[in-house]
Amino acid sequence: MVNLIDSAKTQIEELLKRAYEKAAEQGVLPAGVTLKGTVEIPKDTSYGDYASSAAMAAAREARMAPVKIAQALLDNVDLEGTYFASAEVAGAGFINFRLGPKWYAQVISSVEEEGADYGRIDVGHGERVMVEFVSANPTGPMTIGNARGGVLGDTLASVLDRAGYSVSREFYVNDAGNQVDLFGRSIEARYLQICLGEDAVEFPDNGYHGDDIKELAAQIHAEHGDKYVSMPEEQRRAEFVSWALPKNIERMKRDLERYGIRFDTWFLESSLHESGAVRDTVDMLTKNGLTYEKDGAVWLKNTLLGADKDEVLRRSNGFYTYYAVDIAYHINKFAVRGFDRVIDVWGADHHGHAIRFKATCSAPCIPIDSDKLDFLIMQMVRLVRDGETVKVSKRTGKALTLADLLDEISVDACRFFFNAKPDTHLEFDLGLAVRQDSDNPVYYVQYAHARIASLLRTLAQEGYTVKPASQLNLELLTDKTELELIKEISMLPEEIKLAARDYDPSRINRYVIGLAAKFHKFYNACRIKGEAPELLEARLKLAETARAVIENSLAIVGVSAPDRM
RNA sequence: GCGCCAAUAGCUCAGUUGGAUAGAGCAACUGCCUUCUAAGCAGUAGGCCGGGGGUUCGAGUCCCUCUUGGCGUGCCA
Repeated sequence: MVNLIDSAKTQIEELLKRAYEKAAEQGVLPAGVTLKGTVEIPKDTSYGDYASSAAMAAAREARMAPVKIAQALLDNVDLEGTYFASAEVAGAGFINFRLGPKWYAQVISSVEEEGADYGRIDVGHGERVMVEFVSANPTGPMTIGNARGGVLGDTLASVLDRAGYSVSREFYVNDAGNQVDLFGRSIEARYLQICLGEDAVEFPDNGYHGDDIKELAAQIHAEHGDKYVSMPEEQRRAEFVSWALPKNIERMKRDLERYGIRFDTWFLESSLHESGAVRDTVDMLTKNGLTYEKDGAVWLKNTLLGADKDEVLRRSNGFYTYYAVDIAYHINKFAVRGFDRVIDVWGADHHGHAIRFKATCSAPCIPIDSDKLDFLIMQMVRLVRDGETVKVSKRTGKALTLADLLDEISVDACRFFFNAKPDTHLEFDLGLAVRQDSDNPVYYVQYAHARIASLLRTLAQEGYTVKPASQLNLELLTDKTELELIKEISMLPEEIKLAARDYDPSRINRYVIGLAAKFHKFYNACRIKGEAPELLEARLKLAETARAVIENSLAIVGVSAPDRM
């Protein structure tokens, strides 16, 4: 639970605060100025390990040149007993601090103490968070379109878990409504085509053209023959749906499991209809004067709540719209099940809905704190093959399924690849994907892990095992690459903090690539085998520490950490 | 029309919530394995950060505007 980055930063802030007070007492600096400015990690390490901009930020208020303020502060800073070995004034008034051996040794010790929990922090304080993601229509198999949301949602949930939230993963199953009705009609049409011939039955407008529908129909026919031809169509469709839907849901579960994703809850939309929650929600909105009737439909006065348009809640045919159901569903998440925070992971094609829906949730009569409802909107994945965009549509049946994708690419590569920054478009080159071997950065990271594992095996044969930090002289680790590696190791808790704050799990990808790079540099610069025992053991410890943190980080992304490659 | 997201090296993308000389990977070129995994490392080359204004000690980052691209604006979900 130790964030050594935060510790170092607050230490600097306190050091400077005390220094300012001392300087003010001496009359070197004007009294009564509160230090602002930030402590940062400079990009260029020649500027030290941490830099404070406090002197520049105080320049205006103190009516002094930044460099002079910085110098006055530095003159009064006492580094005795701190993490820092030295400090200096540089540039326009930065105060740069350099870490000392004590800090580096402590990083290694804390990884050892915390083990698999290293990186775990507590910014969440056990707050109950639901991450709802994928939630693909069960009318067909999961597609590549779901691949990105699956990884982002799952990884975000992992990040939040490590940030101290109590996380629940949820899949919302649209097992009611229009799409399902259409699903039933599509199977029915394919079934009747088998029984009566292709031309005897017209395929419904907007029906699902995929082969999976044909397969379902063929299965029904194989098992039951023409039995359903004479059945009333309403009953026939109902039977087809209640047979096929669970089948599809099981298939999605299998595909997701293979993808390394397991949900805590599969929430059925139909349960909201059966319990009367949807009807009650619309009635409640009506009682509160938020609805009106037009053309036989019930509308929500969403413009009144700040949205750009009103929404239909109940269609003129008596069916509730997804919008009404969504309100009931989110009331269920917050008020019924008591989640403190809800994050919906949606594709960019739903961002308009997200904005309007948030406006709806701000209605006083709806028991939802709309500030606690967040959306992770991810931009679309553009599929490219031979330099051309591939059109994907479930309806027309041209979709490439998740299962197909995983047949071609390893789960590791797939998960790593799709864990990209949510708000940028992702280009997925199918041709490239097939031959994504060593080009994929995931292998760069895994290679580092395997390399260390191999190193540990080799040295174990010579009788060297990894000792506890307390028995080692870690201050022997003074090479630049060693110190850089340790600094990178220390960053994991900070990365988790930022990834959780920004809902950006892709930070972990970038972090672990950086960590692997720092290890490879160290490995090339410093030998371990054959060195004097004391140095050898310190370096071995460092390598093992790096390995553990790589493993930790990859676990967040759901990627394996192989011992051999 | 209005709304959301984006635009950074030839390509794919970073840029730590405004900091010092804008960074990686791929592709190109040059080196490094009789010693711990070369799926690696070191180096060279590659940039009006889409254009134009503004805010301040300081802008790739914040504000305005324009251009380009993606998505949305259904009694579909």
